[in-house]
Amino acid sequence: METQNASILLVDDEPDILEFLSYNLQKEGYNVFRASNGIDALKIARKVRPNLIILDVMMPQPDGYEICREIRRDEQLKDSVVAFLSAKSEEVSQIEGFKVGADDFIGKPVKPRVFLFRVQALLRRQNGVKETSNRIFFDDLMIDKESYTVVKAGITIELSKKEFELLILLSSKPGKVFSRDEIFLKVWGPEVIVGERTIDVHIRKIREKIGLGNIKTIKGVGYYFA
Amino acid sequence: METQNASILLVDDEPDILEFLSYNLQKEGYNVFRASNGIDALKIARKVRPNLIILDVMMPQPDGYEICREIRRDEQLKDSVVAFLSAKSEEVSQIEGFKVGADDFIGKPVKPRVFLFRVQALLRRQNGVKETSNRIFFDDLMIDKESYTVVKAGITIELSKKEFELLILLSSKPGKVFSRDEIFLKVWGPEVIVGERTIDVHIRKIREKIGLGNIKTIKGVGYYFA
DNA sequence: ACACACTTTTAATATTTGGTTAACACACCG
DNA sequence: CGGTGTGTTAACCAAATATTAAAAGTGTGT
Repeated sequence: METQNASILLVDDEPDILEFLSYNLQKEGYNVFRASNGIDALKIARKVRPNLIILDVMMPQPDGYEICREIRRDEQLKDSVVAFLSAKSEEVSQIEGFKVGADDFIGKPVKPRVFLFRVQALLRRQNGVKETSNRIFFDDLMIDKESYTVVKAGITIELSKKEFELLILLSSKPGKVFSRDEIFLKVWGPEVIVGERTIDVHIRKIREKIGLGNIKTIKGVGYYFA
Repeated sequence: METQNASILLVDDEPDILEFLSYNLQKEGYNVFRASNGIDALKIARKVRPNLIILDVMMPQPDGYEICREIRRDEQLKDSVVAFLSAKSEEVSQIEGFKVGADDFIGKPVKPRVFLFRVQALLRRQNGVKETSNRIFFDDLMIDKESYTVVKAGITIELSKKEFELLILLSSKPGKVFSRDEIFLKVWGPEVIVGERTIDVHIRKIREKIGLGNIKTIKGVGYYFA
């Protein structure tokens, strides 16, 4: 993968988190730079031009939003990929975050695998030749394929991997009816064989989380996203 | 091109050839599935319903011919486009191949450019026979096969499976009168036996949903779409 | 290595809905 | 008028899906 050797700038005022995240990133072969405040962050960013900048929202002085705004203003940095770190409680902050130009939101506490997965996705985006908008919007619903996140009416909803992949599939062609076979094939792959009810259960969980209206059933045919 | 994103099933017991061909196909953006024996091939084919199936003739157990025969027997697969791969020496085999219902013969060794060209041609054929789009328009009516819905004067109407299949049949040849027997055969299949009134009831439901004008009756003959 | 939390799958049960039927109404034609 | 073919309606039934809870599988942190 091209995403190896990428440089990442981590900005957080809590040394533990900085340590934890950079440990995980370095283990994967990324080139990690750290800053514990906004001033240093910008200074380093301008020097290094990192492929990805990860900002903690809650910081003294210039907080994450401020830094991000500054980055977007800076001619040389404005195309950087910026991700925010934040305690998952604060829903409002996400909207604010996207407003100032964030590319992703990662909720704390972070699990290593999820974190690395997202970083990878973000770097892919940066390299990405084509970018067909990885966010899908439907009235009050936003589905972000890269960050495995769904935001419904401003609040973030966590979906498991399978749930998310299923939702992505359905929402990739709103209106199109996906047969069970098609769903099995595209979400589980050709080899895997699981019981029929498995899909129903996942569908149910998704409906439970994002509401009943979005996924509809046509008996004998399949499911579709509306 | 419509032929992009097509799914192709490659079947060969020689891993090298499989690898070589799928590499070339994937490079062109095709969705490639592989199988190294007939059993797997049929299993995958039934799940995936590939647009094109490429079979090596010389394989242990069920050889290419056997697989092709089975495909032609299978109700769901019999309309697939099937191409054979074979060492070009064996001329006899071609006759056998066309007998079992092959659509094309590709001689080994294959050159990538020739191979891709043929694949393209075969996929065009597959699309050509079918409708160019899965939407059918009639003044203020749109029938969308993909979403099992009908849009009438801008508003979306949901149809059940049978209703939709019936409507698809009638609208596939506007003006043509379909006899009851023909409808039974094409919508219900040859085995299923249901009462005469069943059709009427479905016709009624469709009329109820999309309006009375579109489906007309000719007593003693059948129904047609106007 | 263990316990814990979380996801995925299974299995068993309930519920829904679409397809079918049957009974009857209507229309047309000799 | 009867006869034939179609329209209409409501009720039934079976198949498809929904819903649960519990088991099996996964990864994570201690």
